Amino acid sequence: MTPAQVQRSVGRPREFDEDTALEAVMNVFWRKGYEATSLADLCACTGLHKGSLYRAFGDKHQLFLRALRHYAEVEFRGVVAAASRSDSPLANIKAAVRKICDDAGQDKGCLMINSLVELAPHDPEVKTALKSFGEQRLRAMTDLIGAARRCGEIRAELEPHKLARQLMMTLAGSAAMIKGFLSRKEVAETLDDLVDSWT
Amino acid sequence: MTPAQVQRSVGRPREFDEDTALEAVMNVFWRKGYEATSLADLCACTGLHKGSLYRAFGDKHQLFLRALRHYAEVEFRGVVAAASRSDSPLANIKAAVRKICDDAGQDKGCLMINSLVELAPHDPEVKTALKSFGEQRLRAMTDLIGAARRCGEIRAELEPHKLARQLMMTLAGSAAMIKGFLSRKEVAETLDDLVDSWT
DNA sequence: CCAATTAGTTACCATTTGGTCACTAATATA
DNA sequence: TATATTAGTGACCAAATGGTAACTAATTGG
Repeated sequence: MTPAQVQRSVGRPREFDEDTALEAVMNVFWRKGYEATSLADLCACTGLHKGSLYRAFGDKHQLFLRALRHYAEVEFRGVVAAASRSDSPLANIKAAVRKICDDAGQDKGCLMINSLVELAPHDPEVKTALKSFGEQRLRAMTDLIGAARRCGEIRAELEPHKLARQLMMTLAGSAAMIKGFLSRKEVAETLDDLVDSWT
Repeated sequence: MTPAQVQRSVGRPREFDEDTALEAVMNVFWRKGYEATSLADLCACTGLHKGSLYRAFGDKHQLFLRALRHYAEVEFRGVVAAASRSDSPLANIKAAVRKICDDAGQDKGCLMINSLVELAPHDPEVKTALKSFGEQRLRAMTDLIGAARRCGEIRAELEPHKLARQLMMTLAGSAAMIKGFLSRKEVAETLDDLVDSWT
């Protein structure tokens, strides 16, 4: 909660930590979606007044984009970390999938998928951001799968870029289904089945 | 556009067709989502006044539920029809998948998945409805896959209920991804790959 | 033809929405 | 210490929100 920003050389200093506020905002957008979240909600979760929010982040839409980028960064770092612990690429793939599944909570899903569904068709900025996050993840998955295939953990006749797309689509489906149709256990089983079918 | 309802025995007759209005409403909810759709939008797309909408369907939420049920019915009938044309269960599965994919348009996705993501965690009625629609589809898929397996079109060691869940999750992913991350062609390819991997 | 009933229309309503602005408070530099 | 600069506060705003009610217009059954 201590302001961790660089101190602006002049003027009154911030009384809140920008990252802490962003994290709070991100969680509300994650749980409620963009339209269903009001400025009042954002003030409540950060403890800030409208004026402060606007001064620090701009309007609701800009604030949402910052929260979305923050989510994508944190999430990606977490998954990469989870996928870097083993010497076996396949084990790393499974760890990444499990991490992504865990991040979705009981019914929170994934902020990127939530936003893709709610906003992408009508919001070019959100769509562009999500495309770039998605491509980053698709590349990382393809690399990981390629490595697993090279060391014989995945059948040689399977094409990494196809498997990566398959996995991404199934993960997107997980994020949707966990919001009310399947339990986390069922989702996790299905994801395991998919990866196991590659060996 | 001609009123097709049963004539109420007494009172002034409807000047609009309930199903036509419902179809229009459904399309707006489908494209814009629940929160982003205003009563003004619903009046505009139906040509009706608020009062008439309230009298005929109740409030926004009840109207949405009617539209959602209407969507589920129409969509299911369409898919079942598409999956009943061939003698080969596998061909029927592929036809069903193609139909579902086509229904999603360029970036409209699926109203059920849209609603699952936007509303299910906070709206028990929507969640319950979607669960029942989903289970209906899961049963149908399992049956279809079981039939294909019995006649040797799908490998015997694969379990129909697992494949059905796999397919459902991938279809959910399709509906999300098509909203801005993947093209319909990429989605269709990925779905084909999945089903082909079962033979 | 009259009463009951249902539908369409309009004006209206309180609340909430995202957003702004004038004012005060705190800090760094000169 | 004065000034410039930035931050926090609370009042304020127009517009849009979902929803209602009073009134008029068609119908059917008695």
